[in-house]
Amino acid sequence: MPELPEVETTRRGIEPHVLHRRVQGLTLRRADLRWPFPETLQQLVGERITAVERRAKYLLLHTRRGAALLHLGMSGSLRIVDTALPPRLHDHVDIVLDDGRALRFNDPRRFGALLWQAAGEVHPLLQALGPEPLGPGFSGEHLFALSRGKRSTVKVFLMDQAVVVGVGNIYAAESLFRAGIDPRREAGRVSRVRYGGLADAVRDILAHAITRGGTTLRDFLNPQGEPGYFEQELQVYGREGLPCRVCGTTLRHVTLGQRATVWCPRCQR
DNA sequence: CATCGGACCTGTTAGC
DNA sequence: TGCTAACAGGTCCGAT
Repeated sequence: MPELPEVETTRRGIEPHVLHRRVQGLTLRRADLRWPFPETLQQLVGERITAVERRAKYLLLHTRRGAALLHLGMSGSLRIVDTALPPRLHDHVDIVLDDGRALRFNDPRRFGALLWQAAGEVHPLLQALGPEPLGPGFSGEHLFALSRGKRSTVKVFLMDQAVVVGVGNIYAAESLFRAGIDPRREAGRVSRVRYGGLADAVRDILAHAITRGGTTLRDFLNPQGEPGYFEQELQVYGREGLPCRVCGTTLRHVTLGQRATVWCPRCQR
């Protein structure tokens, strides 16, 4: 479900409700999601949440002793609920707060994660990540430098979280369309100038999608239960066989890196 | 090393 | 209407 804009929308949605609250308890209705919940996660209980951070597609609930590290996987979502509200199917975890409410983690496919990062440490999962696309470390020059000699396609390259974080299947397709680059093109054979355009496209599209509350295709809702509105602005994702909104050419489909890819054969070269 | 494919799961939808 | 197969927003890990 969530790429960077949806995770950031989730972060903004929960922050006012969990920041400065004390964690009163942890309800684990199963032993694992993608990985087992670690024993160390119990350190969260009794601590006050001092910051709610997003890094890549991870969320971190910081406390004095460390941080709860969450990933929503493909189908995860967070809601703020009254503790008395009975859990629904796939409501696997409650982080119970000191105001009678809880942060409730639902994840049907269970590709998500809930782990613990000790204070002063960086969790191994966060160590090999590339720069934030909306931060200062991301640029066309960065993409150009990392792509030299790369034989994989530019779309697979752009979705590599070691290159730049947060860009998943939707926003990779949309960014390449905006930049006019054929997603099948070899990453090492895209020019410096065109990577400049691609970096601009990634930044603009992600920032704009955040203002729209993310993309809701089937089930993404923010913590208040509202959908995102960027879906209405998608140019290529999910539009295989439909006319390009710019030139009218029928959009084509190809599978790259085992992911559905749609592009305009006229606008993207 | 870089690259590729499989694996992890359930729910929804397209197709017969 | 019912059954089955394909596909879905992610990403780790092992094989090549």
